[in-house]
Amino acid sequence: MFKPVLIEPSIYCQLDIVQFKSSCAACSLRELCLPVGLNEDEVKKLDIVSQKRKITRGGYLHHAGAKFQSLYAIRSGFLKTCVLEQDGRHQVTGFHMTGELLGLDAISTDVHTCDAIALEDSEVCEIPFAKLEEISRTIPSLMRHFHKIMSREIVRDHGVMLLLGSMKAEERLASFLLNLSRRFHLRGYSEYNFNLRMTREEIGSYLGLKLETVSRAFSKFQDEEIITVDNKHIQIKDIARLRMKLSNSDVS
Amino acid sequence: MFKPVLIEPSIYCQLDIVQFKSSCAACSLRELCLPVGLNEDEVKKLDIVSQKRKITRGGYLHHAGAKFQSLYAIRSGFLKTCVLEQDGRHQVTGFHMTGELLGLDAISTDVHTCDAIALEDSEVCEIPFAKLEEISRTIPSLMRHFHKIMSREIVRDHGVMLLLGSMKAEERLASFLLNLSRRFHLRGYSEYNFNLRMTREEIGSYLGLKLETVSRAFSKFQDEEIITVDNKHIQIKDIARLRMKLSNSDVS
DNA sequence: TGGCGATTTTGATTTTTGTCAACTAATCTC
DNA sequence: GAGATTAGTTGACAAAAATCAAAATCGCCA
Repeated sequence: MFKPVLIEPSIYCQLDIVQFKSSCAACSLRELCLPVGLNEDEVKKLDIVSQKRKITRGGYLHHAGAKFQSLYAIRSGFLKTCVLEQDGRHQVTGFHMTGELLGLDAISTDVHTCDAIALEDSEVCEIPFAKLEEISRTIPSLMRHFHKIMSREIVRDHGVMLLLGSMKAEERLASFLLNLSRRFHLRGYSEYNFNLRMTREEIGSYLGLKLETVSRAFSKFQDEEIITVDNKHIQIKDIARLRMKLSNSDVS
Repeated sequence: MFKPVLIEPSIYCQLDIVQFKSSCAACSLRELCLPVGLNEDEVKKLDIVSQKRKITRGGYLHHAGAKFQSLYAIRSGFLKTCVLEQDGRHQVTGFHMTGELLGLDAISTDVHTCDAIALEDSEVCEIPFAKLEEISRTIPSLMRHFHKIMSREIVRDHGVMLLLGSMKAEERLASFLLNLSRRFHLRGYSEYNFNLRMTREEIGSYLGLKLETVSRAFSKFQDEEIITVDNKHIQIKDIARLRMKLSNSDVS
């Protein structure tokens, strides 16, 4: 049912998970939040402070403005994060899946700066941040690992800024689909067939486009026989040409 | 000449500098990179590992792709960071001034992911990252402080994503000018009169606009008597209306 | 299972921004 | 300091995306 799969740490999006265990009985950091290179004792230290939490579809993992206590490692499911401005402006800042770490933005001011909402029933490990900092003092590799995760989020955000600042609608959608494809593949799912968990509006919000523009771009790709779209189900028929959508446009 | 000024730590962009010292003889972390709440001994530990470095206008602090060794705390001057894609796409990801910390993106892969280029003659403190991690293990407040700085960069990036994803050209420029104004003010300079260090093209790159669009937006603001533009010199004549440019537009 | 609200698609039109071009102003170099 | 180069402004036009509108489809829940 759930196939174990080896994951390249270097390109894995958040926590460097080396291997998913097939036994899913208990929520332990060993299974899901296991940073590379910790020994049994070290894992136990982390394990003991973390707590499992379930969020049903549509539910909030945390609200913007809420007091920050914990980071959340996604054990299963799919979530979005949204920033909100006082003027009603809002935007999806990310879609997050198994193995990724949420809440990093809140460290800055001890207040969450975004909503985190489950797009399907999800499960997370709640990691009290104060404890994590404390433990990481005694485990240099854990501290190093945590710094890399934060840095990776910064790099990811710069990539999104590049997308929003310099790509056309079709390029943005191509980039989005390729990113999802890669991330599903890393988790042992098909890179060519997957179901979107979010609406066209949410995709649009993330990509800085209106939902109609997203819909039209999907239709265009389908007409060009690059993908098949059946509502939320996507099949990538020609990943090479999807990649070309990105590189093709000559940018000054 | 150089007026000391009290800075609110909570809104200060990068390092929580409490006070600029008026003596600028030596580059020490005590003066410029002093995190809040460290005692003399603690500051010394950091001080000893940092090194001063000057970059002349147009020079590189680091190149994308270069091996990561150190973070850089800006002591004086003004720099930009640019991400580059293999397809030639590139974008300014930030403008950085005194007290801010550069290089956080490179922790992730031990390679710099962006160019950092001086827009005026600048001086930085080079802080070897391995040393910083080592020292921060023994000084919890330093570690905590460093985590807040990284987190703040993530929050800043989310703000830019919101700007790029949901604002019109004039709103973007208004947001940009208000941001610069606030940051100059925090450093003891006028919030209403300042010189831009970057070209229209660089502003456009950062805001996801073409230089002509930036130029037109400047002219529009000037016509509306919100600002005065004299090439690189900006005077904000009506900051309230500049703020309205942001909040005015009703967003769904 | 049937109906209703939410989501998606598609078309027509408008708005916004980009592109190209010409000109002016500033800055750099020798 | 003169000429060359770079930067900035403005206009006319084209392209991209947003907006408005209508119809089709999906999925939730009673």
